[in-house]
Amino acid sequence: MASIKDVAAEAGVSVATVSRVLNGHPSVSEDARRRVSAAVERLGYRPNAVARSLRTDQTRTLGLVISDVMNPYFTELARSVEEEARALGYSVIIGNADERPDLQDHHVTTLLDRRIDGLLVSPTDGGSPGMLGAARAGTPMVFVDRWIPGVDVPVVRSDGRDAVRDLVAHLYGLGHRRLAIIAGPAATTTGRERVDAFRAALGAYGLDLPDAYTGQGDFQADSGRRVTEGFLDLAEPPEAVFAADNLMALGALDAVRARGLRVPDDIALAAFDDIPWFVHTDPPVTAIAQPTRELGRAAVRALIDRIEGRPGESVTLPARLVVRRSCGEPASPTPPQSPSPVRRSTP
Amino acid sequence: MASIKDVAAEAGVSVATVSRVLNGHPSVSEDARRRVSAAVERLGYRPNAVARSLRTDQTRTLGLVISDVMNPYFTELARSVEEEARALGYSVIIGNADERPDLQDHHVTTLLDRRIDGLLVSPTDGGSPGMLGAARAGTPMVFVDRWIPGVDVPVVRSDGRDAVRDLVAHLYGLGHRRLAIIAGPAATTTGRERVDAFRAALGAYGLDLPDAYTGQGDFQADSGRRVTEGFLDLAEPPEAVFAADNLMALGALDAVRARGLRVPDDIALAAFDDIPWFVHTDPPVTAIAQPTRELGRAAVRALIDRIEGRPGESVTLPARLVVRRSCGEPASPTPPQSPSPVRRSTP
DNA sequence: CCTCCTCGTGGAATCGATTACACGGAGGAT
DNA sequence: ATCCTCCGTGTAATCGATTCCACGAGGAGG
Repeated sequence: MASIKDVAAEAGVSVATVSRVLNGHPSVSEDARRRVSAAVERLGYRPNAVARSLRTDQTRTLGLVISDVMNPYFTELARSVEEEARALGYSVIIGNADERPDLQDHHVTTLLDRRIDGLLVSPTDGGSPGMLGAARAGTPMVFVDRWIPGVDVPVVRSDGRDAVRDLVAHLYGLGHRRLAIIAGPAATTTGRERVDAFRAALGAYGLDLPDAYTGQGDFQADSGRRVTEGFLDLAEPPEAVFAADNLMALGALDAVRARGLRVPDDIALAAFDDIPWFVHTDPPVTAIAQPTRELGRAAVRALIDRIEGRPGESVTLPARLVVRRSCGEPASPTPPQSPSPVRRSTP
Repeated sequence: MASIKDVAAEAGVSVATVSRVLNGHPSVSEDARRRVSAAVERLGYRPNAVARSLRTDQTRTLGLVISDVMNPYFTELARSVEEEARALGYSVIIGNADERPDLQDHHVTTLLDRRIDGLLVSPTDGGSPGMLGAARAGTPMVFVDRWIPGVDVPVVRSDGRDAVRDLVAHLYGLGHRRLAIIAGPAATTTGRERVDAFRAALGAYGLDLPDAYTGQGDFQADSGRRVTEGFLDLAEPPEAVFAADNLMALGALDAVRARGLRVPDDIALAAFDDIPWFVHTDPPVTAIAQPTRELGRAAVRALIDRIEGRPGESVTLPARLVVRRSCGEPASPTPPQSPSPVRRSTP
């Protein structure tokens, strides 16, 4: 592969001049510029990004450590992150932690070894040693979706409190009183917050959330299945189940179906995180949608702000309820009987 | 960040010795080894992968350029590729081409600039200039899923011919005679092959595939919707539609539903590529499943073979039909009336 | 005509690793 | 005792870029 020396020789100038042409430095004669461009063209020369990075101490690369790529929510997040980064002249290396702290740490260290300019993380747990170390060492970093309290890093996320309230209103309006939740891991902020928001909303309706109706999941389909089976085995099963992410909702759907029961007739189901497939499931699933693209974009911008020495601010965007059919008959044209307004969308 | 020099100073040895310890070189005294290890520990030193790559001319990184990350098939492929690569000591950088040749080229050049050791591609089109250039320049490369005829690069893919034959047998057995296909882009091998296989299988039953029943899609949901609408507008619409990928099947499902029609009562539907969601759609979709994990693994192994100077062989794995309910009532316990055996799976 | 700037250019140091080569000392063979 | 080997170690070149500094030419101003 041709190097800058070859180009210099071919153009009859020094490597310094070639470098200046490549980087658009002003003080190069028109003549030299043309000769270098021609040589670059002839040799099909492309600068070696590795060498450049070593010298300049920047890779123009961002690391993204994601909890689970197979989760469509994170896939979409990754995609929007890459898009925005590309628009701003950065590449992205994605690491999939698969909800495993050890894998998360593996990716963080690998990324750091590669000297990425900044790190975007949606932490799997309360903070693995490698990640905390990176934050402490001053690596430009931004948390996205999930975060770790007490660590001084900007957070880009969405707030589901209002949407959860809307959901509970919706369920209440449909006559459901025994409401259960499949929670995410307590080690994650999203895991805790969604339970808190749900319990608070329930409280507003004079309902409470017994332990028996709080199932512990891990954001994976299997756990949703397991927890739902537990709910169905109860002497008094819940009338509605709220899954704290889309994969666990899928597992819940399976469990209900495996018993020969129907959603929503036998049990209502709703999920956090809306995904394209929820329109096509049987029945279409009522879900809380995050502004995923905007989240990805905002996270990249915050991170690049940090990298370039600007403050880099935290962003919180509202999520919203998307009503479909999995909680009961869609609201008829007559005024809804739910106490608070609920936004609807067509399936 | 501490460099090898700092470690050398801290341990009271030369950088050469530190490097030797780091790389497990045999001729280092036990004493020196201990001192270096201690210094590494104290300083929290991690070797700079950028500098190492520059010197050794290898990055231990693979590039993966994928047609569309939002397609669950490719997400799973990417995941298995990363897993296998990690097991073999490599990292993976994923580029999402979004079915756009220009984006594909962008990623190929970026990856090459980064001096990745090898490239895994599922080409979007007949061969963008950058990609062909890379192949010609001798970059270790392997095609996965899709490939470009005439380019001398190993291909790891799955063969759907038998499965398509099984599918046609299944449809025929269910009484369907007017069969249509939503094809993928003719520029892709998978786009062409699936149509060919379908037409050949139809021929075996004395059926043919009129132009009106061959819709041109682009592997995206929207095109599936559009083509299906065209089918439904026909004076004599098809009785069954075979979508050449899962996203277009989704679009087809939408289009059918938007007309107030039902699958499979009004029209049967099947898809190439099976994904977890097909179990949960309304109705569960009959699909042709590829051994995606094995494909990813085989592709990585073939690529690393190439990188390390071994031949790197092409691999073709069979796909198989997974029957669900979208083509008609599931086969009753009575012997199936289809002429050839069809493997079934529980939904 | 001399001095001083400006501008374009090249030489060489540098980033952080790896590794060929040289060197000194210990130990074995003669 | 002498010579040869082998072993552990250090010095320095190298990878391919960027960039500081110096230098010469040419123009402007006195």
